[in-house]
Amino acid sequence: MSEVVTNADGKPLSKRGLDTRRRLLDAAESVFGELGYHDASIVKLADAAGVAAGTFYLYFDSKRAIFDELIVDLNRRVRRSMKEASSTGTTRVEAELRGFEAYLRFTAEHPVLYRIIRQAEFVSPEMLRYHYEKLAEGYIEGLSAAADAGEIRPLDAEVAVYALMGVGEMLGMRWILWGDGDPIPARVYEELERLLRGGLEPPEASA
Amino acid sequence: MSEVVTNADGKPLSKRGLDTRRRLLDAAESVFGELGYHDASIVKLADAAGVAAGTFYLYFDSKRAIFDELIVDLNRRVRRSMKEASSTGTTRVEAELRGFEAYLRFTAEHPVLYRIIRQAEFVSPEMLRYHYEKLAEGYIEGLSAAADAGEIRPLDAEVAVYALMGVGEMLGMRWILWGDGDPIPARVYEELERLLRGGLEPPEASA
Amino acid sequence: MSEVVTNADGKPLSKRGLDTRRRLLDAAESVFGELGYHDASIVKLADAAGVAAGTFYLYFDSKRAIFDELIVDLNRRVRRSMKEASSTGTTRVEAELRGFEAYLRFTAEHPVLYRIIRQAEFVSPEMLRYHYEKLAEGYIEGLSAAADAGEIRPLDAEVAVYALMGVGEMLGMRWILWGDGDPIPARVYEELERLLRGGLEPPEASA
Amino acid sequence: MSEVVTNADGKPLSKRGLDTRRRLLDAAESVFGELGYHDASIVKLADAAGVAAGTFYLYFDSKRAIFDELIVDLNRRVRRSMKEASSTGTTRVEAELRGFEAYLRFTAEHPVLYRIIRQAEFVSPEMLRYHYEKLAEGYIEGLSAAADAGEIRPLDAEVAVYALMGVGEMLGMRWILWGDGDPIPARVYEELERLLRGGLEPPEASA
DNA sequence: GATGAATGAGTGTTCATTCAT
DNA sequence: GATGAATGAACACTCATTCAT
Repeated sequence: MSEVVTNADGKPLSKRGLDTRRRLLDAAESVFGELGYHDASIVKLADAAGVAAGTFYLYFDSKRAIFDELIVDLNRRVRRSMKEASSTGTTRVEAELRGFEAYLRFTAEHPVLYRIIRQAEFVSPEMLRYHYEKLAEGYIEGLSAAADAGEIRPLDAEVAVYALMGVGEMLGMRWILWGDGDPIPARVYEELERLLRGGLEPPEASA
Repeated sequence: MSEVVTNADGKPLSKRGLDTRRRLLDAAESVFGELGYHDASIVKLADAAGVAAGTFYLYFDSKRAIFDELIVDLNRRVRRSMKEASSTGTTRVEAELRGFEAYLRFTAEHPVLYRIIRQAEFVSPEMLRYHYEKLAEGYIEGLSAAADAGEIRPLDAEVAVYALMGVGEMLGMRWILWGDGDPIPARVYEELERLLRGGLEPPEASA
Repeated sequence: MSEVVTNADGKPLSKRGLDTRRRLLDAAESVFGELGYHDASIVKLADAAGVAAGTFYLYFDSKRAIFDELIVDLNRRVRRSMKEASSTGTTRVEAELRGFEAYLRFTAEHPVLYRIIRQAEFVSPEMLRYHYEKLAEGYIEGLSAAADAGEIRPLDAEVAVYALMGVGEMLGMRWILWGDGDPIPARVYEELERLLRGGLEPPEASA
Repeated sequence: MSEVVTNADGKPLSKRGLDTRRRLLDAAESVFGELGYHDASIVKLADAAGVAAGTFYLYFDSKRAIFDELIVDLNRRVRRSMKEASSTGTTRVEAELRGFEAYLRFTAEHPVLYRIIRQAEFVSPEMLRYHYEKLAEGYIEGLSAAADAGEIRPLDAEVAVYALMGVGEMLGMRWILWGDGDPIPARVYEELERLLRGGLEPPEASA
């Protein structure tokens, strides 16, 4: 189950090395998040991780490599968050809503995810795609299952999922990134719930 | 009505100058769109416009300045497209749907809008905000009016609008940018319509 | 007696042209004086003279050319000032002292002379030399005559003159350029007079 | 006593770094001296020091910074020379004359000092002032002490010192910079001594 | 493993000069 | 005579990456 983490040469890492690598990734999260990919220099990354510039290259092949790795890392973490939240839902629809909330919460706590993923467009387009496809995967399964069970209306799950992710992104940008640290106002969640329920509920819900 | 277009010193432009300026903006659209802000050098921009590097600075103060200008320009054009499309709708809801389609069409034809706007996050955050707020403005008015007229359910128009814009963005990314030039499949429009109608239709629609 | 002033092609100038040329030289005095040679662009010179950049080249061959011309111009003017002041002295020694004062006064009113001449070291070394040699000429004559007449002690006039010019330069720098616009304090003139009288008076002055 | 020498980030230097830094300063002396500030590019400086362009910025923040540093360096060295020479004088007046000669000798060997300091007017005016004020300091003390001891006449030491520095500058320019490498002719020293002795000697010298 | 000095290609920007109008 | 748009070479400075210690 557990992946073996290697250094830039493909050799497995010692405990100390693992720690340094983790520190570099954490530094990358904060430095990329604050400055963006282009203004984040290797020296700044290394400084933030408390190592010398040369050390960086013992763990990552290039600036681009740590960027990609960071996306994988954040992607894994956001999906884990969503899965955990999802599992507390009592119905499939509840589960989806919980997952959606978890996504918003995660990005509220890790705005870097928003900020960084946008840059991937030119820095690392495959990773941009990786991120959204990976996110979509779980979602699509969930929505399809819910539809099959008649808990929501029949739908084209892929389209619906990308639409939902778009909603999450934009609300996150508007009320988290532009929100000066304020929590998301209740009216946002309320309107969001109306939109989703209306958009997804099964036709005979009224019956 | 007509704004006076000026050079980098604020002086009004001659016809020749106007032309050069327009060529630079067009070049910026294609070069920024293809390479992104950071890999687009002034020389590449100037080359694409068929002028020398120095000429660039007769029309724009900086690389950043033409980026901002390009966003204003694209933003103006997408809104004009949407307004024109909107005006062909017979009901308010139709008008909104037409506007939405126009947005997708515009970005299909000017993928640079997607690609560039994402970079604004770090290059020019005010312009990122400017773009979405300006887009949202018209939308919010339209949705509010439709709600007041009872054509759609009562809603928090701002939240709904950002949600809709998010949907547009993400579908655009998924089926236009990642679509290798294929047109958006019909199923996308169909699912989209179901989502929107379900999410927005008035409560007595069933009555 | 009167020189014919020509444009950059060597053709004599019309009245209008003469005026433009003069305005450019005056602009050069103030712009070079304020910004120095390197930060003074042709456009700034032309702007200050109220003409277009291209017009500059109708009157001067190059930036360097107007710099040289400006030195000739200032040099002529400072020497005229000194000569006029000199002629009011009743003895040869008085005449020299008056000339010296006129020099300080001129540079107080035209600090550009100081500021510009220093730049000539690399911009136009011949003109640096021209300026000081031309200044020295008159001085040397005066001092030699005074020495021959026994009004001052016998001396190597050239050495003495360069020493005197150095004194003038440095006092000018210290009390005019660094003086925030205050007039030169009396103690400076007093000490200066003691130095000069002591340094130059004839040995048997006491006899 | 010993200052810690730091790189551009303020960190102390290793031995290797110290050496590189020194080589850059030496290169600056010769390149600035030969070409002047404006024609001396960073690449030329770095080439002359035998390092790559980027290396320059490990040691100095900017072109301006190394210019300032060079002035501090030369200023320190010329003052050290003068102090050593001064200490060989048997009387205070002798000491001053020796110091003066040392100054001329130093600039004969380091014409860059003359040439560079002139550029400071626009490149780094504070450093221009720093240089002359620092030079003046020691001089003023020496002259004041000599006057107090009755070895020279009472005087306004500051005025006298700036006058003397001016003499040194101008004679240096005339007979060193314009002298094609010839040593300063004896007549210059002779006349100089007459001027100084006459200008400074105490009133009762005749008694 | 870790360091940090060194590299050198790359980029935004300026500006003296030219020339078509 | 005058204009000012266009040119393109030049330059200060940055930074991902390498490698000797």
